[in-house]
Amino acid sequence: MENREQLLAQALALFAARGYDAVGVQEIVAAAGVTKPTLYHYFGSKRGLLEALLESHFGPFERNLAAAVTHTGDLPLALMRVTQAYFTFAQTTPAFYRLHLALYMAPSEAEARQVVSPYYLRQHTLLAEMFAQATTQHGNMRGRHARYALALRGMIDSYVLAVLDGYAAFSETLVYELVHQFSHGIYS
Amino acid sequence: MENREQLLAQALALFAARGYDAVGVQEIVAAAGVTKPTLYHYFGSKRGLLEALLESHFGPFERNLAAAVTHTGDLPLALMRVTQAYFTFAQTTPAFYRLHLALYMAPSEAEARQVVSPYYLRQHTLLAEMFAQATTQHGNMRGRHARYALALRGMIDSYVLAVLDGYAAFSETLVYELVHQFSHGIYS
DNA sequence: GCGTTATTATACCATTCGGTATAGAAATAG
DNA sequence: CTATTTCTATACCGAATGGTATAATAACGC
Repeated sequence: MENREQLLAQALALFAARGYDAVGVQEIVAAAGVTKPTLYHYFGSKRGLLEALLESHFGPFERNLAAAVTHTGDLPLALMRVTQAYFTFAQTTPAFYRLHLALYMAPSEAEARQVVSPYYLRQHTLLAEMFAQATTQHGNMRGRHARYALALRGMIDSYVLAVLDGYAAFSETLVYELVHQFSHGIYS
Repeated sequence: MENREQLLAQALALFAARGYDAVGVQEIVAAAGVTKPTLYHYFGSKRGLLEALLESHFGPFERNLAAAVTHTGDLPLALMRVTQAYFTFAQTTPAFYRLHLALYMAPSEAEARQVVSPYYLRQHTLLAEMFAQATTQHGNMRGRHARYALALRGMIDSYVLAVLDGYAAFSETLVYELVHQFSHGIYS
């Protein structure tokens, strides 16, 4: 089982560095110190390897996210939890965050995109439901859940990418500022 | 010169549909109805083709954007102009918008990313300067120009992607709602 | 007319692509 | 100990990769 994890780890590093399509299986197995049949034994195909990679990281994260969006009547608090969850995720495994961003922005016909799509959709649904539950407190939100989820995710990814590119650093302050900006706009 | 434009058009369609790395030059020249030496005559390399493609679309757009950010003492108006400029761009050439999103989110070591990076940086600078000029009117913005530019771009791309994926439609209303949300947050 | 340059096709290059058939180890079950 | 299953290596597959040497053709200035 150790070879399996080596393959996942090296595949993540290579995919994140140069992209899914640009990295060949030969390069992955060489980095992992094994040969091709080993990879095909565990994952069946290059795509299967990608799917396993996504599941291993997104699986646990989605459970975190599901806990973070749990509404307790305090939307501002939930927003902080959610944003913090994404930031922690990106900080813990920056390579994976980069990879999944690249995969999601990839063309819809690209095979890599089809693999991430379900994960993104589930997360979007979780976020939208958080806003939907807040409707009780903020009646004027009605019908805007999806757009709010969209904008929040867009801001988070935009901020995270800036950090990954070295233009900023992760901090509690950054989380607060993002949430504050999202909540009250730029004129306050 | 007609072959040159055919190559650019077909390359855009293919890159946008399946990704830069996944599309071979053979496929491009076949779609354009020419052969490989023609492509290499005009562009020198696959990367050169990508560079020409980006310049041909981003060049004109950056001039539009530069006009849109021109500050006239009315930041809300400038925000509307900027957002509208991006939406119009995405609506006019959706394939190119998809492609450039994919390229920018690609890993920094990926050759495709290096080609888009300068364009994205210039656009970010233009946006940040717009917010900087608004400091006169809104003193509390000081030091936040970069983050505002980041968040605005993130929201725009997030919205545009949703439209390109068929979850929404371009409209004046959508532009207004985006700008309003960006300006005043979700509690208004 | 001529010489020059720009443009294009045929045919080819070495390398790499994702994937596999065969078979040898290694672990496990009985 | 044997039988079976799991795992891994050698060696290979056809197809496609980005790119090019050679040469024919077309367009051009003169």
